Amino acid sequence: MASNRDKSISEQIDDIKKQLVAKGYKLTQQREVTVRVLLEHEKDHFSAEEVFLLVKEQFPEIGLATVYRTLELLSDLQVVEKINFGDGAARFDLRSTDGSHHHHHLICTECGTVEEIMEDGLLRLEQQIERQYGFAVTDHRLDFQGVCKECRAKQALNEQAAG
Amino acid sequence: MASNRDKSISEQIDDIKKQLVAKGYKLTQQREVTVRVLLEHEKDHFSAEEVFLLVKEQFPEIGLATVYRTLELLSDLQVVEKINFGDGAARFDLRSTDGSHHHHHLICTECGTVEEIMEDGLLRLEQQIERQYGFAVTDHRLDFQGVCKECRAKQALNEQAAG
DNA sequence: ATCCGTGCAAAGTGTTTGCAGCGTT
DNA sequence: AACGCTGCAAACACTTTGCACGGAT
Repeated sequence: MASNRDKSISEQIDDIKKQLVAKGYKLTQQREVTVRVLLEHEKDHFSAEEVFLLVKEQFPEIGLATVYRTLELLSDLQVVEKINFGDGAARFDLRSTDGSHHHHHLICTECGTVEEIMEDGLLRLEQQIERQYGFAVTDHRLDFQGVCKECRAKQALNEQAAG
Repeated sequence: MASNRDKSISEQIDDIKKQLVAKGYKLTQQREVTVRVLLEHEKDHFSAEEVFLLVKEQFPEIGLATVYRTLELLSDLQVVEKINFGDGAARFDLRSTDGSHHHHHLICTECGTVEEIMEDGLLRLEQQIERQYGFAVTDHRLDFQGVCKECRAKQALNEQAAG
């Protein structure tokens, strides 16, 4: 069960290039830098604007539209996942090529941080859904809202001070 | 374990009115019609625009902004849940008052239909997250993407015809 | 008389698109 | 020469906001 995390960034870019070329697309400078930024920030969930700003540091002439187009292209190719946390802007997440990505999110309603947690066994539930509803599950998304450790600590302190 | 589904629409409106009044808000005509539309279409996931059009049938003078404001208000009061399926517009879903809402979604990537399925035991997982990450879960959201029964049937037919 | 809530239109935000120019084949 | 890709700006779609008016307390 080899994961992407084992590969170097340039190896991963190579992989993605192959996917692009296989479908008749080119890995232009702009696209490469965009992919690189995503690879270098695997743990974040950047908006298009955020990706744009980082790409601009390495490639100042790039336009926002190109970043949008690249992200959409990568989305279509299932290289990145487009997620919407409901904060007004779509966010983009690298997907591992082996399809085992499926991380879940802990979204803190106090400070807004989004933490990723690893996959667990939702497989049984997916199989049940397939049996029960005839629905062939290809992907899922599980987000938890709540209050993170740090904010809980702050809250506890405040209550102490107030009480 | 009494659910909202047992109550008549006017009873439910009454409940919501109480919640509004308790927080210093009024249940105006506009708000009532909006709530009524949501109650009458419990199973759908309407966008603000869709709600607006339906409300307009019963209350033609209403403005789109009022519907937005009402939906936001109801969201704040946790009467409705604002969901984003990533299709560009937020969608709104009644929440049951007993807090047992938590339905999940089956989103078909072929035809786009969204089906709701009932709650199941994610409680154990939530408890594990609390232990493991110190994250106090207050809510969650679980969406499955895949192909629904109907589209699978169509696909099967097409393959038969082609093969 | 006050104040919340409303309708309308304007502004705002994130995203997409039309188009002319560029680079690579 | 053809064609995909890009940058720019304009267009777009959804949502929020400013403001003056209206209705209820």
